[in-house]
Parts: sequence; C-alpha cells; structure tokens
Amino acid sequence: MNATAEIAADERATVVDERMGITGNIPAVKIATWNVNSLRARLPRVLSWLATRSPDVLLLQETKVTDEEFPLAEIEAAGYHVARFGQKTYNGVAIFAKKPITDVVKGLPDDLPTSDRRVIAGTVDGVRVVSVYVPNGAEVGCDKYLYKLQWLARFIEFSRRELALGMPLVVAGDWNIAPDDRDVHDPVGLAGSILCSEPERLALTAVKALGFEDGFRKFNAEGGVYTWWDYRAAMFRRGLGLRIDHVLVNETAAALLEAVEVDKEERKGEKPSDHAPVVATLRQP
DNA sequence: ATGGTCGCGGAGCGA
Repeated sequence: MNATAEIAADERATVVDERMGITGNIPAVKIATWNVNSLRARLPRVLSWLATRSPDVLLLQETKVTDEEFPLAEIEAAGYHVARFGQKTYNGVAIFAKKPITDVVKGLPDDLPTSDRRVIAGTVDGVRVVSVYVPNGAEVGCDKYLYKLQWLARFIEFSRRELALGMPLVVAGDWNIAPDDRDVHDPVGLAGSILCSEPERLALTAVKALGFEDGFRKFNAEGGVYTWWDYRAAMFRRGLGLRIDHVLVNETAAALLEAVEVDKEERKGEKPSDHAPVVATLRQP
C-alpha cells in the first residue's frame, strides 16, 4: 500500500466516523478459529492468546473435555461467554464470545446422542457462527475415511439450515481438507492421500456450492500458507504444513470481510497446538 | 515423511 492509498483510507474512515457520530476506528469484529488439541492442556496459551489478540469470537475444536469438566470459570474470568459441546478424550467444540451467545445449536440434525461432538452454532451480535471439526479420516479408503465423507454429506443439510436463517454466516474450523495444491507443502508426494484426496476436496466444494466462499482465498491467492503442521518429524521447523483450517463465509458475511490471517506465531514456543489460529476481520453488520 | 510427537489415560488409539 502506498502513502496515497493510506491517506484515502484514513479519509474514508473519518467520513464514516462522522456519519456514525463516533470517534476512533470503524468498528470491526474479529472472529477466530483454533483447533487447540485439548483445551485443558492448552489453557495457559489460550488465555494468553485471548488477552493479547482479544478476538470478539473464538471458535474452538478438539477441546477434548466434557461439559462438566470444562474450565468455565477461567474463560469467563477472561471476559468471554461460553457455549460448549464436548465429550471425554476426543473431539469437542466450543464458542467463546465477548457478547452473549444465543440460539445455540449442537450437533448435526440426524446425530444420535452417542455421536461425535463436532459442531456447535450460535448467534453473536447479529452474526451467525459455526465451529466445526470435520473427521480426520485416517487413511484413504479405510472405515474412518468413509465415515468422514458420510459426515460431510450430513453436514450439507446442517449448512442449508444455517444459510436459511438469512444472517451473516461464518462456518469455521478444522476441515481436515487441503482445498488445492497451493495448500500442500508437497502436492506431488501427497497427491491422493488423506487430507488431499479428490473425494474430500469434492465434498468441501459441495459445501461451498451451497453459498460459501473460502475467506482466506478472497484475499490471498498464494500458496505455502499453512494452518497445521504435524508434531512428528519437526514439520513446523521445516516449514512443511497443510492449510486445513478454513473460514467459510456466506455472501452476506463475505461482503463484510476485510481480512483472513493465520497466526503462525502461535505454533511456536512451549506446548503449542499442532494448529495455528486463523483470524477473520469483518466490518460490523 | 524412512521415522520422527503429542494428548489422554494409564495400554494403545487417534491425529
């Protein structure tokens, strides 16, 4: 950006501020998604991240904690409302928000009481948000892989219902799918393998076709930006990751979207999650 | 990626 563009943006901000009768910056909403790989193991880092980045909404995956064992007091003390849908040991999703969370929906329409807890939706300040943890699938062709594809087919019906609410909609989480070769450190070596296979990519495309856009790709065309790096084999240090955490936005939310960024710094240091947070910035609806 | 690590729960599974 050159100096002229910066001045122009400043002038626009001033005009809008005067019209709205406020001073300071144009109100923006930060909505983040983060697979924390156990909320209890990650609690110090999550609290620190909330304090420094101050997102309006954080959508979490792999909390790995029951609703009873959830560290509710710590999150509320940090200034956040909580909606949670967890289970023992595996999976688990949650929403943290500075403003109240209403109209909460847990799970998919045809889930059983014993189903994996992988989806939670809620409304925060006029924006509908969904935290989603898509099954990993383990290996192409195995039972877990078939379960992943079936689960994504069921997620279509859930997404239709959410879109039908007619609100700005952000569906974000760990999709366990790298949409195309730009999202893979070794597209040739990993071609057709788990997280990259064509049926998985087509399943994600089918969800998007309902009326979503990949928020990151709205602003960034380049490859080599990743959100997950395997703990094994020093993959992060070697820069070998995949972009599998995505912020999908419907048309209304896309019109408000200003940026989507990966907080790669959060993958560094002591006891990181294997996923980095992804942060979307929207104008206030 | 030859394999390599985490988290949970207390061995082996899931990622």
